[in-house]
Order: sequence, then structure tokens, then C-alpha cells
Amino acid sequence: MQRTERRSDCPVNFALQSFGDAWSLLVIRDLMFTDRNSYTDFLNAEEGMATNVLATRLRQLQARGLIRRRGSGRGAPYALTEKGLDLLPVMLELIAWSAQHDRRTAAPKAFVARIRKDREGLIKELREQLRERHGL
Amino acid sequence: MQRTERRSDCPVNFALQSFGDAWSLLVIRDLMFTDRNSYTDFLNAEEGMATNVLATRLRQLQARGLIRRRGSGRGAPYALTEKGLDLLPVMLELIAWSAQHDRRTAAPKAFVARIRKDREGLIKELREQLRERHGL
DNA sequence: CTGTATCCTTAGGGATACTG
DNA sequence: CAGTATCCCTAAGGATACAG
Repeated sequence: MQRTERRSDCPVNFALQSFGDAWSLLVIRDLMFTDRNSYTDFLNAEEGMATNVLATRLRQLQARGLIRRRGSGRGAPYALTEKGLDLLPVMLELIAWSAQHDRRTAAPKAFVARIRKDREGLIKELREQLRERHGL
Repeated sequence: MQRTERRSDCPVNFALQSFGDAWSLLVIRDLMFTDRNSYTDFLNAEEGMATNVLATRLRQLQARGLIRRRGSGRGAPYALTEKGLDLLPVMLELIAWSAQHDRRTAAPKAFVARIRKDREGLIKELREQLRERHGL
């Protein structure tokens, strides 16, 4: 990507470099909140990303240690790593923010309510489910 | 921007559309965690954004209601709106994540520790300070 | 199905000059 | 200082064909 190294020591910037581009975050979202975990699954997400873009992102995210393949071989499903799973609180806050500021948002009300009321409990619960589901 | 409307009802996607590009988030960061609040201040941030890029982002962020001018006139400083201020929890989680996964990150240890230990208290405190500082 | 490669177009953005 | 405008070029990414 040769992005003239806009690197700085800022943690916000680091986060952006790691998963800050839109397509990457959508892949994370899919792995975290849907049961999509294969190449074609991701392609079928409603945002409609191009195949080459998806391939690029999958490679980057693996290189950065946010996702991995479960098992080896052609159709090995993608899964979150611990590092990727640690984005759960970030995602929840993103969802909460959008729910608050976008009337069109599709996040289930009950879910959003729970983010606010029992954040810790929700995180704990989801985290366990995800670790299970992603083989961690 | 004519971005072939990749719009979806997904709250994550909405967040991305609102402030998901790198430059925008860096402006938010500056307003939230530094005392930079002017055009040249932003330019002097270590990531070094171009003038035209900054101008674009400032316009977009205003249009989306995340930032505003305090007062009118040429050098009126930029400030967060309530909507922008609501990104505080998101930013804190981003910082926490980076601190956890990037050894080079420059976030003060004590700050990060506080995010983990007394998140609610920290948010409340920062929120008050910010509302004060940004005239809300 | 799971990807990779190629082509081609456009928009993002660096550099820089210019304006009030 | 506080921005806007222009130039120009690279890279992101849509469309599509191809490969294992």
C-alpha cells in the first residue's frame, strides 16, 4: 500500500491503520455479529464488495492478526483471533452511537438497550459465545 | 462524493459513513484529546494532512453535525457538537484496544488503566470537561 | 465454491499557488 | 493566519474473466 507512512504513535491512528478502512471493519462485523464466515458469505453482505477488494482485505486482516483461517485447506472458514475479538467493545460502542444518531439504523432495540444498561454483562456473554464459535 | 451509495441499514456501516475515514477521525481526536481547535492547529498534527483534505473533512464533519464553529467569522474555532461528543466512548475503546495491542502506542499508561478500571467515572468526568471546553 | 488476476476508471489526496 | 483552488498522479476499487 506504500501509504507514505503516515505512522504516528497515536493510538487512534494505530487503530485506523489496523482496521480503520471501511471494508475491513465490515468483515469484522460479519464475523462478529452474523454467521458469515466464508469468502462467498462476505461477498453476499448487502454492501456488495468486489472480489479483489475482499481478497485484499482478508489478506491484510490476517497479516495484522485480526482474523485467521480455521484449519487449512481451500475452504477453511475465517474466524476472529483474540486480537480481533478484542474489538467487541469498540463495535458495541459504534452500534450504540449509530442507534442513537441514525433513525434508520437496523440494530435491534433490545440489543441497544442492553448495551446501555448491562454493558459489562453483554460483553462477557458475547465474548464467551464468540470464543466458542470461533474456536478460541 | 457519489460513492455509488453503498448505504445499508447496518449501524456499523452508518458509523463508517459518518466518521469512518481516517482523516475525519483524526480531527475528532484532536478536538477531543488535545487543545487543537483551529485550521492550522489541525494541519500541525503530526500526521500531516494536506490543506485541501482538511478543508473537505471540516466541511463534511460539519454537514454531518459532528463538529461546528464556535461563533461566526473567519477564525472561529472548531468545536464538537453533542453528536460528536457522543463519540467519546468509541474513542476510549479504540485507545484501549491500541494500548493493548501496540507496544509503541503513546497513550499514557495511567489513562489506559483508568479506562479499564473506572470507565464510567472517566467518561463522566471527560464528558463534563469537554462540554465545558466546547461550550455545550 | 474459493479465490486470483487484469483492466480501466475515478476519486482521493499530495504539492503548491493563491485569496481575503 | 484561515482557508480555497488547481494540478497531477497514484492507488482504490468496480466489472469481469479466469483458475484450482
